[in-house]
Amino acid sequence: MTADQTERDHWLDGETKIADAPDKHGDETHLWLRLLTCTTLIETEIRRGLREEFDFTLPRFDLLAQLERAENGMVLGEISKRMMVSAGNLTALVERLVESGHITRTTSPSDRRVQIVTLTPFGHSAFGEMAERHRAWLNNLFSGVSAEERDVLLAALAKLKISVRQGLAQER
Amino acid sequence: MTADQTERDHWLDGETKIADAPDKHGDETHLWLRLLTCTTLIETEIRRGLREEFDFTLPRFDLLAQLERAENGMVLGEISKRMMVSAGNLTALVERLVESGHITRTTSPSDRRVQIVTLTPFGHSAFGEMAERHRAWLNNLFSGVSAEERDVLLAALAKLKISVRQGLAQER
DNA sequence: GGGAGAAAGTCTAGGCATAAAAATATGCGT
DNA sequence: ACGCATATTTTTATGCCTAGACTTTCTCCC
Repeated sequence: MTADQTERDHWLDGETKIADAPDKHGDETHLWLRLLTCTTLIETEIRRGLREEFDFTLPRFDLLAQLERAENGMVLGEISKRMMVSAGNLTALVERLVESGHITRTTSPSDRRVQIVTLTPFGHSAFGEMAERHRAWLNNLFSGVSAEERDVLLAALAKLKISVRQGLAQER
Repeated sequence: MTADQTERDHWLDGETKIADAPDKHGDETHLWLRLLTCTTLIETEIRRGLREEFDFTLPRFDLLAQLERAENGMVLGEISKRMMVSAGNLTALVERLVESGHITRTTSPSDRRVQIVTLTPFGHSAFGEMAERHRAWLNNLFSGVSAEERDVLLAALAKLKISVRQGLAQER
């Protein structure tokens, strides 16, 4: 039992880095590490689920999620912006998804620099199944947080996001 | 000006994925994407700073941060747990840090399976410089969030972390 | 039209990350 | 002492990711 637990419980907390530090009021580092820990724990679990249940990766899933919401396909550059990854990264990712039959890629007739990527019917249905499980996983992971607390979190993160974007913008 | 802005502002929001979706009360997916967006924005900025100012990577920095807090070095497995990365990953990471002179690695005399990694004086001072800038970057990115809001966030994330760990534990 | 420059994407080199299997070392029960 | 399970790390096979250089294509201005 204990041996089984260590399998998935084997990670200590990333926060342990500074957990012993004095809990200073307004310590950004502490807050950042806690944020990072939460995100990493959730993300790792989702990656694991996708891999074990669907033999799929998170970047692939994210790309399908983008296309799912675009009626007539998407341009590569647009995908890059929305997924927050470099364009160079997408070349291989798209290539593999084309090979596996989830998407198609065509050169735009009006501008031959542009590559248009669209979901195939197979890709659409595959995404549907995965998205359903994805929601269930999140539901489970968030089940210990009440709806009110979620709203608090959502609002607090909204403020943080604005703050971060301002910080990034100012830097120039 | 606009051209300059797009350089660092070029990312749309990852959240845009579902931003148009009905703002259902208690939508875990929405909350998750917002969490992920905040983390990604901050993490990307930190990676950029480390690379541009110190020609360093975040995993390297994180590893030094672990060692900084361990008086007599750390065992590889312990580092793996604390950094939440696989052991196989560390082999190359440690190798490069040894080459660059930031750390040393020795085999434990009492158990020759075990590798003990310690910070060199150079590694210690290098980390100090980077950590100072690291704090400054976070300070900037969080500057739009008041101390009270930070406390709210810290507490909400604490609850989330517990929820996530429970969800992971139950799953068996 | 023709060329400068911008835009879209690809290519290359390098680093980070995992899982799964293998190598090495320890240690315990008998 | 022997053998087998266990613990620690490395190796191997893949995939993700970035930056920076490069190619192709388009646009705009002359």
